[in-house]
Amino acid sequence: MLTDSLGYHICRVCGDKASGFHYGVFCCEGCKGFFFRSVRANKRYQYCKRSEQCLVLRSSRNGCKFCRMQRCLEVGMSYESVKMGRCRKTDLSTRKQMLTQVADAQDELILSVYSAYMKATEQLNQSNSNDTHSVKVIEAEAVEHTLYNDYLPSIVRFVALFAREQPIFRKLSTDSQKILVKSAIIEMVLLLDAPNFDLQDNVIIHKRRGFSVKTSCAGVFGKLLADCHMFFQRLLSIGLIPVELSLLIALSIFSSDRLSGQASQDQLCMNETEDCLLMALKCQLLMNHGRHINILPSVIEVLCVIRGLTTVYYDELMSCHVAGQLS
Amino acid sequence: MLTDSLGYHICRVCGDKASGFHYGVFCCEGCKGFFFRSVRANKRYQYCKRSEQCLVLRSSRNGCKFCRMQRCLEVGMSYESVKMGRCRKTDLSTRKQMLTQVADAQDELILSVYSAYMKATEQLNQSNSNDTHSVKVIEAEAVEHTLYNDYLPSIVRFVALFAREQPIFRKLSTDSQKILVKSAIIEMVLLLDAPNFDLQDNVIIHKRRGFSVKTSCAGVFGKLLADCHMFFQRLLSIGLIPVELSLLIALSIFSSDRLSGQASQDQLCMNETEDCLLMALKCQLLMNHGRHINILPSVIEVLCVIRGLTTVYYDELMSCHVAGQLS
DNA sequence: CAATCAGGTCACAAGGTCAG
DNA sequence: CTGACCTTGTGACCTGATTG
Ligand SMILES: [Zn+2]
Ligand SMILES: [Zn+2]
Ligand SMILES: [Zn+2]
Ligand SMILES: [Zn+2]
Repeated sequence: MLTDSLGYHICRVCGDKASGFHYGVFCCEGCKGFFFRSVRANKRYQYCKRSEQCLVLRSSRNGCKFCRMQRCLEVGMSYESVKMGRCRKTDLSTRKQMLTQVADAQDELILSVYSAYMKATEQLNQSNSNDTHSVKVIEAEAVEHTLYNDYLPSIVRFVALFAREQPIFRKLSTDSQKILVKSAIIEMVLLLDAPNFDLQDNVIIHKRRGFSVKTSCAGVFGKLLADCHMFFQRLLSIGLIPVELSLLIALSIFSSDRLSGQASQDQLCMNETEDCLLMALKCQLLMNHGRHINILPSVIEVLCVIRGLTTVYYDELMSCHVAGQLS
Repeated sequence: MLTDSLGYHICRVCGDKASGFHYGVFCCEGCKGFFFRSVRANKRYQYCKRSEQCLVLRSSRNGCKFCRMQRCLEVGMSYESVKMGRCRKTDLSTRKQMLTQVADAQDELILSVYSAYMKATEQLNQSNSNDTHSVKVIEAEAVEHTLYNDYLPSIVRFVALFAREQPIFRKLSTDSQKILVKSAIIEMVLLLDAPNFDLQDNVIIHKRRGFSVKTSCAGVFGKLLADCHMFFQRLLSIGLIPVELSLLIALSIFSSDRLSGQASQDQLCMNETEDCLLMALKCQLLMNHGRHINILPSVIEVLCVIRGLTTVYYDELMSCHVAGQLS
């Protein structure tokens, strides 16, 4: 059943509390009304200011009619599916108020994380496309140069930009901030570039940047990527959508256990943030992957795997990486 | 509910009649439009001539965009926190006209009282800082000298300056004016210096002027301050903001019952002023302390307590005080 | 019956309008 | 630029039809 942690149905369109099964999906009164009005008036919402990428959440659902309608159709609302059978509610007597304050705060968090992800991704794509024209370099030395002077710094910039967009991150001490950014480099490579790395005949190719790494001779990085090939397949098979990936990235960066030497205030702060992020991710996964209810464990497993890989390769990678390049 | 005495919602930003719940707070059409335009145009109001302290009232709200925007944000207006559709429970059927004339007059009164308070406070702080360097005097006689020749006269100057700034006060007979100023001395000590008096080991210390008074031997004043320690705590716990304190001070000074022997014209005039001040204070308390609706009774109680203390100590204090120092 | 949902209702808010 | 007024929705409740 598509229920949130409190046991209530949530709207597949916006994540608000669902009032029942309307036009073929569980949704809230708002989305029900919106869909009904749109269909009846035969509305065509043609324009979206943000390239049809708006997140549709309780607090943002009225921001873009186009994306709201798109989302309605995506999750399967249809005027014809009205005749489909009714749905019995399992739970009926307990009619508690859902904590809208919590919901609002969660919306805010998701929106903030997602917009930071979009911003940082845009910047990253620019540096990707800048390098697209460069010839493929196979020689070990040139590859190392590309890796340590182009590729990894661009990842670090991504992490730094993404993190700094989160108010909670800016509240941490400078030391804590640096630790979190540096520690997340490997995990970002794995999460961000899973679709871009390809393995062919023991050579790992980055499709968009046009560099290749021989698994046998490219040092730490070659070993790491060789290890990860299976991981990439698994991650991609989950089929996370951008919002979910952005939350996963945030969870990976904002890790309280990396601040064990820092102020306990920072640790507590991160701990709380982790909790909120996990709740938000859970809620999003429920909304977006109703059919496969067991998706959260897979995502948690992904987190564990990349943490493990970081533990194994971090020190070795850092010793190669010029520390001064960290901004 | 944030309603004024007539049962209407008031604008949390400027105190005008609120037209509804906009961008997360009850506010008027003007503030709604102002906030909307500011956010949409991404305006940054950088400069305020009056050190960012402007009172934002119906009649003054267009005087300083910076402070109006600041106030909007202070009371929690947010472009993201829009909540559409019908409200869950609210019912306000009684809809009458609010008397804008009354509102205008009230604004004028508040602005006048507040600016007089700021002016008089500034003068008082100067005399405070002049004395800060002086050594602490513990001997009873020297304390008495400080009290009666420095401290109380500065309070009298405060009251006189504050009162003379009010047009209504200048219309009173000279006798009435003198009575009001003299009668308010004790109340001013209590209202103005509540944050400055500290009790330690039966010694009362004035933090900013640097004199101390032994509760056991400093005559009337010592007894008075010893009595007031609890009162100070209570007053401070209410957390009045400067505008509110200025209105409370005005209410304390402009008391019609002190003019019982004077011209009935003066009495009527003060009576009306008291009414207006009380309405204005009530309105301000509603605007500024929405969460604690029971704040007005506490403030009224404060007024009663200081009147009571004046009754008890006034004659005794006056017999010590050299009458000639009254200007 | 009670439970459920399509469709209606209408108080209410966002954002536009335009004289002042 | 301001704000009273207006237009265009929005969504918490209602209503009545349908189902077991
Ligand atoms: Zn919804
Ligand atoms: Zn959109
Ligand atoms: Zn206002
Ligand atoms: Zn100002």
